[in-house]
Amino acid sequence: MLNFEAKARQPMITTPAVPPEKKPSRIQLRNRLRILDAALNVFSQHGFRGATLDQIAKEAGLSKPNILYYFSAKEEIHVTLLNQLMETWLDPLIEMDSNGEPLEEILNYVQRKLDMARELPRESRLFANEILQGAPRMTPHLKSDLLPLVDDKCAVIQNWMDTGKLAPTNPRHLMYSIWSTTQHYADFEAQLNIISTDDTYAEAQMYLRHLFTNLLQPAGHET
Amino acid sequence: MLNFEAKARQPMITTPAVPPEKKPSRIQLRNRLRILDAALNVFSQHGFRGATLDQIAKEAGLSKPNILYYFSAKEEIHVTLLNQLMETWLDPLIEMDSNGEPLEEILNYVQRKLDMARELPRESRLFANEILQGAPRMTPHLKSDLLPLVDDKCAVIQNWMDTGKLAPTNPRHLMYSIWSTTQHYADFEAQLNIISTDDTYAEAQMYLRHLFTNLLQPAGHET
DNA sequence: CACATTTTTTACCATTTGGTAAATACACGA
DNA sequence: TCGTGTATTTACCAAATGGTAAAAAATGTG
Repeated sequence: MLNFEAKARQPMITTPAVPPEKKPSRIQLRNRLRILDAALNVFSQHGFRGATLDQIAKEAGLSKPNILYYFSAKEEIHVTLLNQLMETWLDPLIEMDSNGEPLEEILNYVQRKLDMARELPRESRLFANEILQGAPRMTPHLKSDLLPLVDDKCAVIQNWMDTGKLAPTNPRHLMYSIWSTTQHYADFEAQLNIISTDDTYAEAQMYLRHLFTNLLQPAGHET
Repeated sequence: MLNFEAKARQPMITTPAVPPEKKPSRIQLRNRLRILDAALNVFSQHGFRGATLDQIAKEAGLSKPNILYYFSAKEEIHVTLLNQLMETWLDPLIEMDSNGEPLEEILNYVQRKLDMARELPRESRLFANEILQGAPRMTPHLKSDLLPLVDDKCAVIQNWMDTGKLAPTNPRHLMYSIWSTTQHYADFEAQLNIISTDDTYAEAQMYLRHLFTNLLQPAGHET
């Protein structure tokens, strides 16, 4: 028997009495990675309900029962992916430094979000799918992790505006527009492939920089 | 036997010899509407593969075989919805008038897109789901309808910029950012419900107006 | 009302789907 | 090389799923 994911997330802090989980073998590590990678492909394209274990199994090059040897259920694979996602998804915003130069901090945040869309489009679509479906498995995460982070960073931005370091606007909606414009390049890739011609990401980078600079540059600071 | 949808789309122009389709009865009209409405709920939340006929049937208050009396297959319901969607989806962009006042035309376009997100969130999510899944059933539509329209309107915008009526920027990415920022309020509603507080759409309207005005207002035209 | 047409229900069916049990094959340290 | 735990396969299963056939009910029309 296997299936260490659920227990691996138990709080080790207060209970050293928990039987020491054997560390996973090379095979376990490799196969779990394969499965998660295959599942990311399938879930990000079809959402949870539209994805099938057979599809994931085929993509991972394993049999279906073999997959269920590593993960107790389809849902556990999905949850594992969402957990992993949350760990990286908020990073770009966390890195925003309240002591940095305001406009630069925002523009760098945009840049990091755009980089994530380009480098992790499947993760972006996994997230989009989950939210589209009403965030049934992510609402707790969003409440506990995203909400306080957004509140915090919006306060920082508000402060920058109040002290004249940024042109005043709605910090929350500024954030929404950063999310939407950057994630759009990953989530709507199929559409962009049809209507776009050139190096989309290079152009996007310049355009978004321009867009948010014009919005946020305080009066009299035009370069 | 029923199922007039497929044939109703045949070109009537050149063949008046086609047997005159009986006009649908009140019951047919009502039940087809019920089914499409129920299907819109389900497809927009779960995507094509994640949706089930049983779910649609239940939501429509009809039995599954009864649904298949009006639509020959699950896919036909989906296709019908996508066809209907395309008819309204491009309207806001079509209405953009090359003879109008440039900035106003763009801002009105943004407004219409935002209105659509608020009034037709299910349609927005249906579209998002289809694109997320690689646009398997919409690619032809996008190529034949969206692509030429976008090319056309981008040329108009480019012209406005070239003649100094708008500040120069990338018209295509301008369009992407209009799409993403407005649709975001419908597609990511589940997320916004968690982190948003006030009247989101009223704030969004002001914010987006501000955002795109700052971007596009030609130099020396600040009011 | 009688009859033909339209609509709905009942009873199915084959396939797919998530998941299990148990037997088998494999890896690897003593 | 042996034995023990690990990994994989084979053979299933019950439920769900998309879909069909045909009977029954409802509707409209002369």
